[in-house]
Formats: sequence, structure tokens, C-alpha cells
Amino acid sequence: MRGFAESVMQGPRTVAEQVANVLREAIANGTIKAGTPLRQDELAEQFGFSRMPIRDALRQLEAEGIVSIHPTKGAHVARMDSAEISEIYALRELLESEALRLSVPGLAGAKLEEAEQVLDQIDAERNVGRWGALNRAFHLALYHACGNRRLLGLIEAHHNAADRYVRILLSNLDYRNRSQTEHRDLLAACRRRDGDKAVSILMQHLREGSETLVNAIEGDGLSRKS
Amino acid sequence: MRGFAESVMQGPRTVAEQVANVLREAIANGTIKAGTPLRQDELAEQFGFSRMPIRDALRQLEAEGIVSIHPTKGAHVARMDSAEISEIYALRELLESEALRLSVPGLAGAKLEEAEQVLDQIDAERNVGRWGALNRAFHLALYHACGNRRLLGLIEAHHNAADRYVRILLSNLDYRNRSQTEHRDLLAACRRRDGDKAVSILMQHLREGSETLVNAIEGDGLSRKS
DNA sequence: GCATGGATATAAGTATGCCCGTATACGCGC
DNA sequence: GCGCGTATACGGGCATACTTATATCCATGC
Repeated sequence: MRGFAESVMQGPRTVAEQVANVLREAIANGTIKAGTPLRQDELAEQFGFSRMPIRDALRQLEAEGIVSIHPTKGAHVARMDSAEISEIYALRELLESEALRLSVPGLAGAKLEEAEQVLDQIDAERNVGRWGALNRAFHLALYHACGNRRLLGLIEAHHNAADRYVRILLSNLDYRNRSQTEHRDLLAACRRRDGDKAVSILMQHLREGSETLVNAIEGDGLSRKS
Repeated sequence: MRGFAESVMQGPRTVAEQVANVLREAIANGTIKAGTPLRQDELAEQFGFSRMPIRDALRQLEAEGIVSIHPTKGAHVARMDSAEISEIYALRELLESEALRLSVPGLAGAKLEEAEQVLDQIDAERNVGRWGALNRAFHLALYHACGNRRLLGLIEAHHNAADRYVRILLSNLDYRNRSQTEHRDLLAACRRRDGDKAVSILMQHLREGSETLVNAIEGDGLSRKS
């Protein structure tokens, strides 16, 4: 009999999904750097599977915008220059402010509690790798009641695409403190059902993130195009 | 030596892409109806290829939201109920109004000419199957100067996802005439660089489309969930 | 000495076959 | 007669093997 966790949590049911999850995390936490070619048979040997599920996984990651695939040339981790980061953040502003605006009036108390607990977890969490996921969880909890599942999907996709860059932000203690302050302000505005205020805090929050990130990336050698 | 068309036009370079294109069109024009299971070996035999490129094509279409894949259960053409149509149109309003707002100030005269020519083509076109593509081309031409390629990509993706439903609209002569009137109003506003007016016309245009479509679908038996 | 053409190597695309999971139907037991 | 268990069939996931395309390097000719 299958374990309780697998049967309920709808865990990865195919090798391709498992591979995709491992690769996504490895790319997000920087183990595999931007621009790295992802050879099918190389990965196949490392994972201990054939190339087929690896191909499927790469296609899935391509759909998420994390890797690029050129026919007959193979896949490589998608490089992002600062212009693309700006694009992603511009879209996040657009999508998330709309989601928040729609969500605030119908936001259940339970979700607000959940969001607050996530913020406490962020403060307590010492493992850098978890911050990205917790950050995403906080934001999505607030948007949960927006009533448009497709919108939520888009938002999640953009979080995934930018994840490894967001982690650059969150590894900076100074930014992290500012971010948490804004998060708590945002949560408070949601509690007061003050949608307009919440949206303006969110916009400010995202704009700061975007600027900090663009500066960080243009300072490094990360801004080379693929 | 390879033909000129293939080498320059960047046409489909793999079988999987060709299959994906054919399937996308077949689904869009109703040849393959919503909910139809897409069996790998069945398609493989019909296309005369093996199941592998068909698998790749199905994954690609899944990423576009046109088909759904459940592990071990296979793929089927994604069903959309009226709620999902509403979601897509809500997103189109959000994404396209932003794109238009950004694009209008920088819209080159050439693009405006191009858009007008597309409108003339729509009036002249007698082949129903081409209307969807022309409709998309018109809209994208106006958004072209928005400066955010990722935004344009999202808009195109949503056009693709809703394509077969938009065609229901466009096959209605009455709606098509109204739509063309609005298109020309929209184009005129863009020519005057009146971004606010253009956006409000666009919102009205999309809202009408959404309402017409939801009514059409709820009238039919198409609204069953998958 | 440089450029161009061809050969070779590398890696992705494609084909085929097998295995395993899921669903459905039939039978047996209660 | 109804329900549960088992068996069989259908179909998708994965592996292995082969083909094709592209890039690089070397040789040859200008």
C-alpha cells in the first residue's frame, strides 16, 4: 500500500516531475548557474535514468521560463539580464496588485493567520534556501481569495522564474529586514480591509525589490545576455 | 540544400513542433473538440511518426494550456467552462490594457499602417479559419511598442488558449461587424495618441467579447467541466 | 596565410519495445 | 442481489538503439 503522504499530497508521480523539481531547486539556489548547458545524457547519468524523462523535465522547465531550448542545440539555464528582471517585476506589479485588490475584500481570517505565521517562520528560519519558498507562500496567501485561479498561476510562474534572483535579495540581511517590515505593514492593511493602502505598499515593496536587484545584477557579471 | 523558406522563416525545425502546430490549429478550428482524448499511438499512426515527438508536442500544448495531461491517464483537449473563459478575459483586460497604455506613445506609423491593413484583410477575408490569426495580429501590432516582450508573450499565450472560443465569436456576422467598428475606433484613438481613450475602447471591446462568449457557451452543452 | 569546403565527432531528435499503473469487467462470496 | 476482489486489457512512462543535424577542426587550394 502506498504511503499516506504520497496518496494525499499528490507528490510527483513521474520521474520527469521529480527531475524537474530537483533541477528547479538546483537552479534556484545557484547550484547550477545561469547559462550552464544542460546535456541530456549527462543529466541522465547523474540521475540514473534515461534521457526520456530528462527531456520531459527540460520541456517543463522551459515552459516555466527557467531554461531555454534550441532545437538540435540543446538546453541551457536561461540567462536573465537586468532588462528581463525589470520586465518580470513590472509584470509582478501588474498581476499581483490586481490579485491583491480582488482578494482583500474576501480574505478569510484563517488566511491572514496563515500569512502571519509564514512571516514568523521567515524571521525564525535560518536556512537560506527556504526563504524564497516562504516569501512566495506569504504573497500567495494574500492573493488566495482573488477568485481567478489562472491569475494565481501566472503569479506563481513569475515567482518561480525569478526565484534564483529573489534569493540574491533575501540573502542580504538589510534588504530582508526592510522586506519583513513591509510585509507586516502589508498584512496589517489587509486586516483593516484597506485594499488601496495594501496595494500601494505592495507596489512600493516590489519596486524596491526590482531596483535593489537590478543594481546588484548590473554590478556583477551576471548581466550578460545568452 | 535546404529550401529558402525553411532556412529564413525559422519554420518548425522538429517533427514535434510541426505536430504541435497541426494539433493547435485542429483544436482551434474545432476539428478536434474539447474533451477529446488524445492517444499517443493513435496520433502517431495518423501523423506517420513515432510516439516520442507526439509526446513532446502534447507537453508543449499542455504548457500553452490547450490540453491537459494527467500522469498515466493521458492527454485530452482542455475543456473550458464559462468561468474559465471569464478568467481569461479578465486577464486579457488587465494585460492588454497595460500593454496598450505603454505602447501608444511609442507606436510607429508603420505599425499603425500594418494594423490598418490587417483590418482591411479581415473585412476581405472569406476563410473563417484565418480570422482568429488576423484578429490576434491586429491586437499585437498595437501592443508592439510596449517595451515588455514578456508581456507580449503572455498576451499571445492567452490568445492561443482562447482561440477556438474566439472563433465562435468571429463566425457570428453581427459580432464581427461590431468588433470591426470597435477595432477602427481603437486604431483611430491610437493615431491621435489618445492612450486613455484607446484603453477604454479596448476594455469595452473585451468586455463585450467576454459577455457574448459566456452567453454562447452557457447556452450550449460546452460548459461541462472536464 | 587565409578562406573555404569537407569529414568527423558530439549531442539532440526519433523509433521501437517493454514494463507498470490504472480501469473495467467478471466472478465469487456473503 | 449486492459488494468486493481479482484478472485482463488498454495506454502511458521509461529504456535502449538508431538517425540526423550541427559545429569544429583540419586539409587543401587560392
